[in-house]
This record gives sequence, structure tokens and C-alpha cells, in this order.
Amino acid sequence: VTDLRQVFDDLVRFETMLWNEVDTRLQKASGVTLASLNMMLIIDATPACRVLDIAQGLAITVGGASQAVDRLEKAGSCARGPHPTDRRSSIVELTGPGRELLTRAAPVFDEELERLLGAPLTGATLGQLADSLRMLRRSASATPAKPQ
Amino acid sequence: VTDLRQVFDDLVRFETMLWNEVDTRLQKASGVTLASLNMMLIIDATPACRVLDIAQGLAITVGGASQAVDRLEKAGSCARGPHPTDRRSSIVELTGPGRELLTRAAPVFDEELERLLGAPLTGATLGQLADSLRMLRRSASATPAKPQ
DNA sequence: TAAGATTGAAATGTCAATCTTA
DNA sequence: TAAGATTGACATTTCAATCTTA
Repeated sequence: VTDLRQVFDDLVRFETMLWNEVDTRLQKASGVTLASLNMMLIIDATPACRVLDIAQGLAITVGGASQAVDRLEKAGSCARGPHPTDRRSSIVELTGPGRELLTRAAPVFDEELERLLGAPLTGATLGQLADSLRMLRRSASATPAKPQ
Repeated sequence: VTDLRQVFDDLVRFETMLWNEVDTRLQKASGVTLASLNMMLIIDATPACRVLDIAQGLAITVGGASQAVDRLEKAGSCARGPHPTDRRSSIVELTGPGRELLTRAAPVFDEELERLLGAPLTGATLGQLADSLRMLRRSASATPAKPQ
């Protein structure tokens, strides 16, 4: 049988190393943090993106997402606008400079992912890993400790 | 070909959800944070454990590990003692209450791992996941962005 | 000089309380 | 009442500077 503690350990430690290395490289090459890039990718991919959508996309709390938007907005990479049908919400959009930054940083991001995630595994093994992680994520989303 | 951004996303988000759910359950059931439990497991498993060993085991910086030991020591779960051959170092050991806490919290930890990691996957799939993560972790350790 | 460790400041997340609008 | 969002207090990590000993 598989040692679940070992799997947990390898998962958490690899995620930490992966995040830190990509983040370091990204800041040196493009001046963006990985957290910012991640958020910009979500904003870019979500039509009429709300703060709540960012929170769910990043798997962080709404409060944390609101503060993250503050920082990205202060940096000039995104802006809040009025929501057309719900005045409790704002629409978060990338600014011109934000879009530029995203265009510049994305290739660096992809290079690092290839180096740390793609290169060490064969195509078939990587495909199995992708399937397992997608399954685990969906399963965890469906079975929260705090229901509702 | 596999979408590496999607793999990265699923990996990071699942890790976040897994960590937060296990942490919440652990605090309610045993009054320990997952960060503390993780550190106590390393201290328990490492003979003559130094702060540096904890940093490497958790994949965090030495500064962060030093502060983490401060907190665990303040909580009464571990203690620094003199290193027998190197006076720059300390030896970190679990106290009696720390060992008790570890004994009480470990089963809760294992239950949560089974629920969120073991149950959603078949035995064979889980075994492949374990192999891939071990490989990726070793690979990332061997190819740091900052050499040495 | 280098290695192990500590410290303070800055960044980023959680949580709980609160505000506004559905 | 509930949902979306904001805010302030707190926790934990990184980074850089510093201290002590090899």
C-alpha cells in the first residue's frame, strides 16, 4: 500500500519548490510575481471577472482576493469597473500595461513549467499526473469540510 | 500534448485546498496547526535535528524555520538543546507534551489524508502519482535556480 | 571565509466584523 | 436574510543584515 504521508510530503514540498523557483525567475525576467501573473491569467480568461471569481480561481478567501486586487490595481495592471447588473460587485479588468506585462511574462512562465514539470517526466506519465490532479481537485471541491 | 499551465493550476489549487482542509480539521480535533504537526514529524524522525534540517525538510528558508521553532518552543512542544560537536547549532527535540500532542494528532492527519488523497484514487493510480511526485521533487532539488 | 542561526521589515494569506445591495 | 465585497488584526513566510563559531 502507498504511504499517504509520503505522498503528502512530496506533493507539498514539490509545490513549494516549484512555486518559489518559478516566482524567482519570473521576477528577475519580467518584474512580476507569480501570484500576480496567476491572477492576471484568471482575469484575462474570465469574462466580466468579479473578485469572487478570482478567489475561487486561486482557491483563496474573498478577503485575500480583494486585497490582491488592491495590490494589482495599485501596480497599474488592473482596474475595477462597475458591474452592469449587480451594484454589489465590480468588474475587474486588465489595463493596457497589465496586458503588456502578461504578454511579456507568459513565455517565461511556460519555459519554467517545461523545465520543472514537463522535462522530468515522460509524456504518458505527465498525462497520468494531469488526470490524477484534476480528479483530486474536483473531488476536494465537491467534499469541503465546511459544507456550504 | 499536456497543458502544463493546467497541470500547474490543478497542482497548486489542490495543494492549497488539501492543506487548508487538513489544517482546519486538525486544529478543531487536536489544537495543532498542520504546520506544527509537519515540523514535529520531522523533528521526531531526524536524529540530532538542527534548524537547518527542519528548513530542508519543509522546503522553507532557514530564517522561517528558526521562527517556526520559536513558536513551537513557546507553545511548549519542543526545546532547543546544545549541539555536542558544533556550537553554532542547537539540537531541537520534542518535549513530553509535544510527543503527546503528536500521538494525538497523527491519527487525525492520517484520516484526512485517506479522505482527500487515498479515497478519490484507485490503488494503482495513487501509486503512479506517488512515483511522479517523488521524481519531480528529486528533480527540482537537483536543479535549483540558485545553484548552491 | 564560510556555515549555522537569529532578527526585523516587508509581502501575502486567514479570519471576523462590517458595509452595501439583492 | 443573504450575497458580494471591503477592512483591520493577526499569522507565517521570504529576504537581507547581522552575530557567532568552524
